[in-house]
Amino acid sequence: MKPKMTLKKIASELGLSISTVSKALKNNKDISKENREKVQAFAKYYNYRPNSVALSLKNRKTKTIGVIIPEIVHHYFAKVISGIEEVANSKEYNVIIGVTNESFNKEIINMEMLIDGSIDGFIISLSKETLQKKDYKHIRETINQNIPVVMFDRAVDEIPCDKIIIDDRKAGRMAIQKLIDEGRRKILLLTTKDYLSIGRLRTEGYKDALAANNIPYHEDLVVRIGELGDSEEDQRNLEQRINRVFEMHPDIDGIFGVNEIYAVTALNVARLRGLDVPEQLSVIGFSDGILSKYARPHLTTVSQHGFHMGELAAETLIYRLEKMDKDQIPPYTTQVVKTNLIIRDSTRNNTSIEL
Amino acid sequence: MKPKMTLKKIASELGLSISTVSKALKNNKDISKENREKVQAFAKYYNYRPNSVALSLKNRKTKTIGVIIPEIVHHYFAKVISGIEEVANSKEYNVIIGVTNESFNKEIINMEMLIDGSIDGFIISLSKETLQKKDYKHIRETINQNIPVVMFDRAVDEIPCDKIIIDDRKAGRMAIQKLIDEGRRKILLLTTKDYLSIGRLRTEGYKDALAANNIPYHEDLVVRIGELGDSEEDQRNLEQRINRVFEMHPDIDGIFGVNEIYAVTALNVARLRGLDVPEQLSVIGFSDGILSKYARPHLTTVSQHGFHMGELAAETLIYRLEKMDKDQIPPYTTQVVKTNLIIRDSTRNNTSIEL
DNA sequence: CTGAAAGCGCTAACAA
DNA sequence: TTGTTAGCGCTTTCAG
Repeated sequence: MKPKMTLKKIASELGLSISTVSKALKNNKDISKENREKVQAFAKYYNYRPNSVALSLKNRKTKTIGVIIPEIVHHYFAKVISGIEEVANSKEYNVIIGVTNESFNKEIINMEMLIDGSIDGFIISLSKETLQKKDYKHIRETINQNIPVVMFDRAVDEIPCDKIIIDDRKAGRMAIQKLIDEGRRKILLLTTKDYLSIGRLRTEGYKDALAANNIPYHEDLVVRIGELGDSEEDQRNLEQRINRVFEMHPDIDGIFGVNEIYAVTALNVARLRGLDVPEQLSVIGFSDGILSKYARPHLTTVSQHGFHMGELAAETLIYRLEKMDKDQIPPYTTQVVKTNLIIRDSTRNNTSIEL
Repeated sequence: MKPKMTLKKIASELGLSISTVSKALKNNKDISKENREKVQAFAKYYNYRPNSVALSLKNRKTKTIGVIIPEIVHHYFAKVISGIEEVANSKEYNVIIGVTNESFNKEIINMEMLIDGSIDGFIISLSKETLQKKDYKHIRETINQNIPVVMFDRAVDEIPCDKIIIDDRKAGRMAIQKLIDEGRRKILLLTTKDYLSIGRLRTEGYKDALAANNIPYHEDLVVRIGELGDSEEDQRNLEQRINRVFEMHPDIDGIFGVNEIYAVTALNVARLRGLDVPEQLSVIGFSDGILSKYARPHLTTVSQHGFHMGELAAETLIYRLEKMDKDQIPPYTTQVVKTNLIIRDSTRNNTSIEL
């Protein structure tokens, strides 16, 4: 077992002082060429690597980013993390992940655990519970402590900080417009409870599109679905609920689900009822997850570009961090990522529409 | 903006020495009750949190775990991370993630980036490329530097360390046995190239089961699939390949896919060919991913228990870490996680079999 | 050209 | 009961 090399050991081994060694390793011209070479060779041979903890302490920055997300077993969030990782890695940053499981308390605990100097900044998507409570003290305090926060996807207006979002309302509107363009008139919306802004905004988009096309809005055709667990039971409940809507309104000819699960479930229910998709019924989902690709027929979706959002979030945070190093404070930005419709087989025609 | 509190500031603010403050915060009886209370109140008020970097430097341990995985946008790995997170969090450890994208070089870079004192130990699932090259120098060196490594899922015999695996061979055998028990005789195996031990072992299990039931082995019925990208094209190629096997062998009555994608793809191909699943054909997949649940019919699978494997990996690593703290070195263990068959609708009967 | 010293924030042994 | 000191590993200023 090789013991860990340190400047001190190299110094004593070579009969030099620590500072000489430190400089030699940096190839500082102050040091004689001879000594530089000797030290560098020695260091290389023993595989010396400066201790990052010591560096962090000295530099008062850790070069690590804390990422707080509601869920990790979730295609979208996994994609986002991927994007963050990629950018972070390329800039020599590490990424620490904290998972909140949609819980307000876990969000706080996770953040507090990292706010002790472990990280330089946060990238966060707020938990559902936090959004419900509308309690953002912990975020505000973090920012007050001079730790920058970048919000993505689930961002809130109340907090001034960098944000990476998509235009959910517009995305919803365009999805519905697509259905209308296909001739659909009785469109079922499967959405979340309203405290989730993404659900609320996509619902707004739904209304917008109907209004723009003079199609009356029916409260009956909007199903607001609550927490959906992993259980078979929750799943079956959802199916039944959709089934009931179909019984009341057998002439539904379009479905928009604000996430993949809703859309795929509806797709399956419809087909079990003997409906031909996309002949009698078109279905559009949200998210670029894997379910859509493997569903039969393949599901047309509004893509979310999770990977790109992750990249942007990381770039934005690191940009701010590096500016702060030079005592500059860039203004906060809100970046809206374009969504687009990925046309697959659950809708009729074949063009990809830029939203 | 509140400036960060430190012992030093508290000390000078309160006219005490740093060490007095430090002890007072620990409620050390050495310090007068009066001062203890004063200090604690002050610290609480200013939300003092000891700087973790300084602590890490002092204690020569970071209480963070490095997790190196091939992919994060992958249900199984996401589950594993979840499990790791859960255990790590409960023991006050942080988790740093490094993604290799199945690349040998990225694996090395990722590990080197963390081996500089950033983490206390690794949990790793080797990249495909590493497995192909059979080059484990970096792992060996890590262990030699006294940084413990726990391998999961993709472990190799060549390296002595803690391992969390499943008995892939047995799992494969039992899946096939299930098909045979249903009366299936002509069973298609969709597996990976042999350098991936999981594919190879599951293939062995396939052969085992055939042999045990005196069913002749046909090389034709074993399809070894190479790298499968995210692209539509790769996907279509796979479909075509499966289709071709069906053309040669229209009487296939069972399919076992060593992962979810293979199985779901085969299921879809079979149904498009007009085969009734599970009447004419049974399909079993591997993995407890989300595709299986939403496939129609719902796919029977061998569950992998990713979450539990993550928990075990984290527990095992932390256990060793804490022992090492007391200068003890526990023997290496290999823990085999039981798999079980989750019977859904792509096979005939209805019992859950313990493997 | 080289090295001593201070300091990043904290703990702990020891002195007062 | 409190404070001084040394040290974790490193960088950097400044004196030699």
